[in-house]
Amino acid sequence: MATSNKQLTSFFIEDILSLKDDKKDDSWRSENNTDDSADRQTDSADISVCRSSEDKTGSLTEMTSGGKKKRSRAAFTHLQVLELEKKFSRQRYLSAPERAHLASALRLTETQVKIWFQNRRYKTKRRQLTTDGNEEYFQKSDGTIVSAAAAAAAEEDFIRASILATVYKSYPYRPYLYDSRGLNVWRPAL
DNA sequence: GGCGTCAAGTCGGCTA
DNA sequence: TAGCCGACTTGACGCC
Repeated sequence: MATSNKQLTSFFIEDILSLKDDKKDDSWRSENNTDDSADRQTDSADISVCRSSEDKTGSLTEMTSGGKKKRSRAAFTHLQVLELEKKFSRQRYLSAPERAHLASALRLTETQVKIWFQNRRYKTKRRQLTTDGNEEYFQKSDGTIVSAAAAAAAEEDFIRASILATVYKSYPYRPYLYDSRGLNVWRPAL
């Protein structure tokens, strides 16, 4: 995957991810990162799984004692999610070349990018639907009628992307980490 | 233990 | 027929 003479992309993420010292990066994540992202993250020494197979998505599985395949859940790095979110905030659908480019930039498989976008679209839609109970509609300045839930979802996506973009710009190499596990705060990666 | 989240699996429909 | 999609479901994981 790594190409020595490959042109740098506009994402910069490729450069970031190739930094040797980003091993501290996932200290906020769970220790047993068992997928291919674990391969990218160099501190996976503690990974105790038997990486017996790799499916088409690039995710790794382990074998249980019964010889049964056990699915492992990939945990994307915050930088990967950040770039995916940024892309998603701009466009909800990717063409094949765009997907390939993004996948290589983030060092993910195209399938992982595709699945991420699928899940992200569905997640957004579901969130929208769940807030449709107390549906309110209003007319935008351009005359179009939108639901309050749709507007809220769009606004949330926009805010989220804005925050991520701001953080990304401010801390291109040592971005703050968003601790969604209880603290709900941004904290320095170091 | 229940619950929420999330990546991946499954299934059926659509399109070129 | 392959590839993509939406709409779920499944399984792993963390939090309370």
